[in-house]
Amino acid sequence: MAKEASYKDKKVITIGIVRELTGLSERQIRYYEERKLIFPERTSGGSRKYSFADIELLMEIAEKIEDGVQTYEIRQEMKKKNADATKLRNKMIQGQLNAQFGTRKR
Amino acid sequence: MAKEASYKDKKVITIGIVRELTGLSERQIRYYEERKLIFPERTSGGSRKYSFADIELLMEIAEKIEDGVQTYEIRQEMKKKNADATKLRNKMIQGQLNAQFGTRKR
DNA sequence: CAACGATGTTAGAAAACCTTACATATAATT
DNA sequence: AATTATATGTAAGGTTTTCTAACATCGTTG
Repeated sequence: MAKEASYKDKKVITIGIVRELTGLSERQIRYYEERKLIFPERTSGGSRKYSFADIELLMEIAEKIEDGVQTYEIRQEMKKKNADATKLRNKMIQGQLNAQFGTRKR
Repeated sequence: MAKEASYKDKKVITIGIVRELTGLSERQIRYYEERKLIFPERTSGGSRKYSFADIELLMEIAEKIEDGVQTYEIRQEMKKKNADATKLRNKMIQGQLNAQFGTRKR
């Protein structure tokens, strides 16, 4: 069930590096977390750890912000996208089950 | 010529995370650098930055060390492997050129 | 104008990292 | 056997990086 965390998804990058890679300020990066757009992990000492995927997401966020989109709206878009992906995934799983065991009506 | 640095090769991971991921001590990680087995980059402030490839290499190194191989020998193996790869690469480039422009004797 | 959104800046503290040096226990060399 | 080299731990002191919290600014929206 749990997917192998690939390089892209492993949270191993500190905020300073993220700053360099994205060109965003640390203030901005932390603020987008506060607005629930990104979810870094933490070291035992409390330092934030990001993945490459987070970095890509941050760059998308930055673009939207530049286009005048507010963090709240971005959050809504993300929620929707997640919900859609979940729905699709469930539908596919259901399809798998039906293929294996046949459809049962009602 | 320069290859696009993929996630695997980008030097973005600090030594503390490398310690966690490899199980090696920072002392060991720095020592293997001193013995020219790994080559982290540095932040402007001087902190080491490693790639996922470095981490995999470190784990291979750790295995060999456990098997009693010395860093010096590991270094020699690496040199040889690099030399071989370079030779092969050059041979392939030569092949490409011959295919395009024909072989010229002497 | 008041409230909110987004970002900068500052301050002080804690965590992470750096180098250098000394200690130790094996292992290799002479 | 004595010496040298390898591999690692640990300590000290210093610098860099990160953290949170607070206050400031400036633009937008109600």
